[in-house]
Amino acid sequence: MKGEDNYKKGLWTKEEDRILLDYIQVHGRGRWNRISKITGLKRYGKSCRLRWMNYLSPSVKHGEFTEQEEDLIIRLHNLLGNRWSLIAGRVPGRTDNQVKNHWNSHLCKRLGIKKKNRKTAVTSLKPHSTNVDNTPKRQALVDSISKPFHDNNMDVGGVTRRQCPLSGAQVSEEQPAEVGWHCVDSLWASTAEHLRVCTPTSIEFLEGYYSPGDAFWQGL
DNA sequence: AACGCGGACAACCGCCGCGTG
DNA sequence: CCACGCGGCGGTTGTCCGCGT
Repeated sequence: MKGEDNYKKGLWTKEEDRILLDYIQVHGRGRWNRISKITGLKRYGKSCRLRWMNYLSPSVKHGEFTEQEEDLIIRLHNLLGNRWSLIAGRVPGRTDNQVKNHWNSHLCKRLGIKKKNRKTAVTSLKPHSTNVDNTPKRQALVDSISKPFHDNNMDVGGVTRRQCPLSGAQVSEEQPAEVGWHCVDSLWASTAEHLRVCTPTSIEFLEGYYSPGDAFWQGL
């Protein structure tokens, strides 16, 4: 590695953040590799993307995880394994990096989960891992969940619109954060009792969301 | 006050899949 | 069909900071 170190690594400065935000305001997201050429920012495109996705994006929620978020993460991890992007996609406002860090530093410890050795950990995240229950029914659940909350977003006139996967209600990013969370709150309001009394299996967790006659279960 | 340690979080690395020419 | 660029993903590492000694 020599010669390509015109690019900076490490923590971002406020000035770099400002340059990146200015660029995105003008050009929008994407084409990250062009940022350094256009703005003179000495950062790799991937670094810019990561900074935006994990920190600068207005849709990213900062601050401590709530008990509801933690509970949701634990259950989704039980279902999906270390597929952090899928889990994060179901925890509005949280990124895969946030979820992963929080899991490794807090939840792992709290649940008394020991980290696997590297080789096991790597294989565990593969889709056909033996570490995860891959029965057809569960796989169908994973596939259905793989359509993340964030993927329901639609950019309409610069305003990102969200559709709650459960209620179908749409909320706008321009609206106060509480509005977006109302959608999530309704999710929890409808399942809070179930969460208290159910066993911790993922199937039962999802059975709380989908009624027995729901089309969701057809073909499973 | 100085030092070491560990926790929390930001950022990087390497791999992979997908779209495009 | 293939090569290439780009973006996404998960594991890992780096950095900062608080706390105990």
